[in-house]
Amino acid sequence: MSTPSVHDVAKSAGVSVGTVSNVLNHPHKVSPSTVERVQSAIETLGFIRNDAARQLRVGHSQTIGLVVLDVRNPFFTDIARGAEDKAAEGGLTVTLGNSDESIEREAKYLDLFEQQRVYGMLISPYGDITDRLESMRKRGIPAVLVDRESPNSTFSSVSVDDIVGGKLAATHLLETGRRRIAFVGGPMAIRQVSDRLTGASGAVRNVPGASIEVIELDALSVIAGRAAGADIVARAPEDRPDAIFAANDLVAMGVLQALLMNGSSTAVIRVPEDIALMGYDDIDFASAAVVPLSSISQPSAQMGQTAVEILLEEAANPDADRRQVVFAPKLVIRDSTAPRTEHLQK
Amino acid sequence: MSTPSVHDVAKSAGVSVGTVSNVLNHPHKVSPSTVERVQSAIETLGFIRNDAARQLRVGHSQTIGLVVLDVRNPFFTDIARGAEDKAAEGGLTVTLGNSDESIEREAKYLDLFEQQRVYGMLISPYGDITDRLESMRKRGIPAVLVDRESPNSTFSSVSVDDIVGGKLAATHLLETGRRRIAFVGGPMAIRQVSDRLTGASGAVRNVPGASIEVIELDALSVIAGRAAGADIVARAPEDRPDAIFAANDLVAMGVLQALLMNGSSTAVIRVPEDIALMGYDDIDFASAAVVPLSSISQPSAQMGQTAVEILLEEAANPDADRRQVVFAPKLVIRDSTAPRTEHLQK
DNA sequence: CTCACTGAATGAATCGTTACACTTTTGTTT
DNA sequence: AAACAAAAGTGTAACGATTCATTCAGTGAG
Repeated sequence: MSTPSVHDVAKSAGVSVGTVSNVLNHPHKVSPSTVERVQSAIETLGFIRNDAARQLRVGHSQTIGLVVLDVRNPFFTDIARGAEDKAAEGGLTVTLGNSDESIEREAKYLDLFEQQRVYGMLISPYGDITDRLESMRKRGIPAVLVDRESPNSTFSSVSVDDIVGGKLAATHLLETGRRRIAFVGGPMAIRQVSDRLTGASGAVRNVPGASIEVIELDALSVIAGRAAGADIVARAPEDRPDAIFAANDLVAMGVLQALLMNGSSTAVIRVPEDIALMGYDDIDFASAAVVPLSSISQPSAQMGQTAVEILLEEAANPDADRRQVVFAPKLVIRDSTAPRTEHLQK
Repeated sequence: MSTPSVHDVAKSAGVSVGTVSNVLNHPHKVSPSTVERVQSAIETLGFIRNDAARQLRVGHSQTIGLVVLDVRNPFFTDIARGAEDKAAEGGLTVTLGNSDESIEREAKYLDLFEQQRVYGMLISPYGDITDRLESMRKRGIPAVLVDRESPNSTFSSVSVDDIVGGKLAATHLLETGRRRIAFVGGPMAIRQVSDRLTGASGAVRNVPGASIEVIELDALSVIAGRAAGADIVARAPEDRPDAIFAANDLVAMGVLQALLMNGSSTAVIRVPEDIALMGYDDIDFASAAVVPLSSISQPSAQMGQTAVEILLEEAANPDADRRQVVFAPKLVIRDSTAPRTEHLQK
């Protein structure tokens, strides 16, 4: 009736429990004929190993905990995919937690994963959790930061240089003739956001006559972007920027929707003719947007893979040097930032 | 150095392990003063309960396993969100598995979740797994089907009537004057896909002179959609359909990209003027597409919530009657299916 | 003063697996 | 044929939390 255990399998195969366990974990230590006998017993009884018991004995689970800022952002699901694939090679599983840019939720997942004695943690941190991660490490749970560098190199990390990315984006806008740039994103507490702004500001400062204004959001979502876009639409035309750099693609898509919405009396704003628009992350949907979106692409799946690789190394050798892997972002040009001249020529 | 256990807490607080456990699980059985003493011991030692040990004793975990067909499809992450929220109310967690429309991966996740002795399963099935689920139920793991009705009501389910949805979509296309509809989707083994086709075919049959052709895909992805779209573009104009009904929004977005791609020599195809396009699921991005996409919306988050509710009931009372909750789909009209006449008038 | 009762606390048994020290079998070498 | 080594298999002690029968102390009734 209830689930059979190793004991039942042992009895049925006429061997000891130790042998059953060996068949499960170290088959090479068991003679081929016994392996087969045990396996057929497992088959007929429908034995399924109790992970909790295994974990209790071994001390940690076969699961890697991954906490991301937003599951709805394809950038993070891509990272998760990469991590999953790499983890599977080592017989590990990845479970995904969504902090949703909330300190409480983030803490909740850290608790949960520590209760589960996960094999290791991958986390794209929101709050300041280095102390917490440090105490987890003391207890044998290594962690690798994702999409964020470790403040003082106490943890390994896999990230993309967001300052360079921001610079890349702004430079491109400036090169296509734009001078009044609006940066839309937030909260600034998220390092990625502030870095992108820093990079963009730097580029703007190098060009005489160029300026950048900041429209701060409380979340990086389509909705928040739409609201910011609506604000811009509501302005007098001469107060509007001629380019918008959104902190990520979701925000950009929201902004885009707002700009193109056929407001009742408002004149239509054209993208890129009136306002150019840049996103960030280069998610799949960016190329399928109303106006295909220029963006900054990041090797998301590869980041996930690399993060797991580092985690595995660190689990095997806790005293290894921490590594900071920084990937380079890439500019992807699409219609939303087509140079003005090109359009005038038409 | 290593993680403290209930024993350490007990010693530090000067009570027995049983009492510590009671503070954790049945605080009302313990005098307030002791509760406080134990809790401060927990605090100072940094005790974190070992979930594996708890699980082993209790027999099952505090986690609900959710297997979806595609994590990258926002429809499913929305369901996951709804499920998570409801589960959290009952102190449960949801872990997400991605079967990715693969029998092997689906089986792998069923194994994994059974090894973990999950509290219950929510699954959007791909292969025929009723036997498997049935044996899990015998062992105390209830399951609720998501987005798919149970073949012979052996399981509770939460779904949307896809036949009605398909009919809604096709009827709308027919009402806007289209007569040669192409259904793009697959694999047909996925019930949702075949149901949507069935509904659409029924609607077409009622209109004299209308026809429907089927372009079968091997996956419901943007990529697969793009390939199908390219095939249509490659046809002679007179062989092209005047409307396309895609089995979901991702496919529709792929098709859309292919249709609008400025092929070298090919004449541009306009949407909706030359070909109207309908998606399914009404994901956030549908409204942000190149041409805002008409679609069929489903109450995804609510589906997740309801599924968890049913699961909790069934866990509490395994012999309760199975319930089949069917939500109604809704037609969402956007530009991609604007009637021809309207456009001709312009 | 004793008995019955209640609330609080105890501690051993238990869950299913794995590791490990140990015994038995098999095979090889002299 | 003896001696030894390697291979195969055994059985039991953990792992850490929860449960539950039991003990204990205190209260009030008779």
